[in-house]
Amino acid sequence: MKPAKRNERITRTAADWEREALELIAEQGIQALAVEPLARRMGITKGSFYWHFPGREALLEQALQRWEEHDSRNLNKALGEIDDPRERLASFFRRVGKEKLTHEVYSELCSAAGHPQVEPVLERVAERRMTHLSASFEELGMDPVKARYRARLTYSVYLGFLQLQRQHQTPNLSSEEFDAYIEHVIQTLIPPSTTR
Amino acid sequence: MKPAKRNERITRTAADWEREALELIAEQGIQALAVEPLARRMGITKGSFYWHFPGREALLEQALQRWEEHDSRNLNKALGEIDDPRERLASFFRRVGKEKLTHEVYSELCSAAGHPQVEPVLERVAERRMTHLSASFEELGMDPVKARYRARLTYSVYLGFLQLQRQHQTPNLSSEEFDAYIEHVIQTLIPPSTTR
DNA sequence: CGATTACCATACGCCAGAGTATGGAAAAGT
DNA sequence: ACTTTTCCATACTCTGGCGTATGGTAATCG
Repeated sequence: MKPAKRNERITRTAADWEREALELIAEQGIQALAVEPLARRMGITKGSFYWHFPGREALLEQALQRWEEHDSRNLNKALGEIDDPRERLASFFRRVGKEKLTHEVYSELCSAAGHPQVEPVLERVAERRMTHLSASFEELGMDPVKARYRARLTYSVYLGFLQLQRQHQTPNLSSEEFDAYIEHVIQTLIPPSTTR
Repeated sequence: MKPAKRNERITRTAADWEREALELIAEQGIQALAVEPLARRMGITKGSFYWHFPGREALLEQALQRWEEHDSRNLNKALGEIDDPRERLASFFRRVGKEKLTHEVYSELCSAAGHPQVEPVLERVAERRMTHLSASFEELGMDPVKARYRARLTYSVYLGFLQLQRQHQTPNLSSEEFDAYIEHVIQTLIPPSTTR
């Protein structure tokens, strides 16, 4: 009986490092992503790290790529699941509470705009999401230009919400006041059935 | 003729350090605010700095306080100048292009939410501004609760705009497309004369 | 005019994290 | 069984910024 798979190794893979890196980013931001602290946190030494990665930059690069792909899949899934564009837009806001880690990472990445490795990721992600929003608004009968504006506006609201959240100036995510606020946002940004 | 004022000293004051600190923050963010680099930038050594300040923390504290006071005055001035609440709200967005340095500092501070010294400043500033917005919406006939929600929403848009700006995903501030977008934002967020 | 004060330069010690070098142990190949 | 790989620990060096200590110089005071 030869175990084709390697026996239970208590050994870390590059992917492990990337995942832990993302968790650390979610918790403490990107400037806290340092090799030695991360290693300590994993109960290991940096000797391991430099075997898997050439350096800190590479880790960040890989972690960001991993995150972006994950986020991209999430978006497409959400796109396919809901047919009614109005409902799809509404879900855009309601989902903020879900996908905790992904949103936290994104929030921290936003704080690091200007970082050369983060910048392009942020641009692509925002572009994808806004295109998604824009398409939904068009489905609701808006002309393309207006839909594009409204998408940018809507996405700004989302970004601003993340910011207020970081400042602890947002009502508790599972309170009724939060729900009331979300309702207000939806009614303000999403046009009623009569497209006028 | 004894010059009552001290002769032209080429000497720096604490205020000079604070101003330079704010400029550096505006350009490179708060994590770039380090004593030695700042001194180099001022063509001087840190020997001077530690004469005026006990340490880096104190400089940041003073600089933040200076900025907050300046911002507070700005707000009240804008509040007093315009009578029509609708026009006042509209100016809120149009002013983003003006007061360059102040906005850039704020933008960077937002990136540093979570920093113990920055956090309380951000909270106070946001609170002040949102109260301001809320009052304007009430003047337009909204009930207090709705006005408060709309104020938060409006402020989120502002914050999101700053974020998109940092990501270079906003149309050029002095282009016609920018004006068109601002117009869209205003029309979406500011209710028409009939308050319904 | 000598002494004091205000302001700054120079030269230190300290610490944290990046990256390197090397050795060691367990697993896998042969 | 013995050699190679794989993975990690340990022990360096190096860099950059913080804070301190001390001394110097020009202005101002008495």
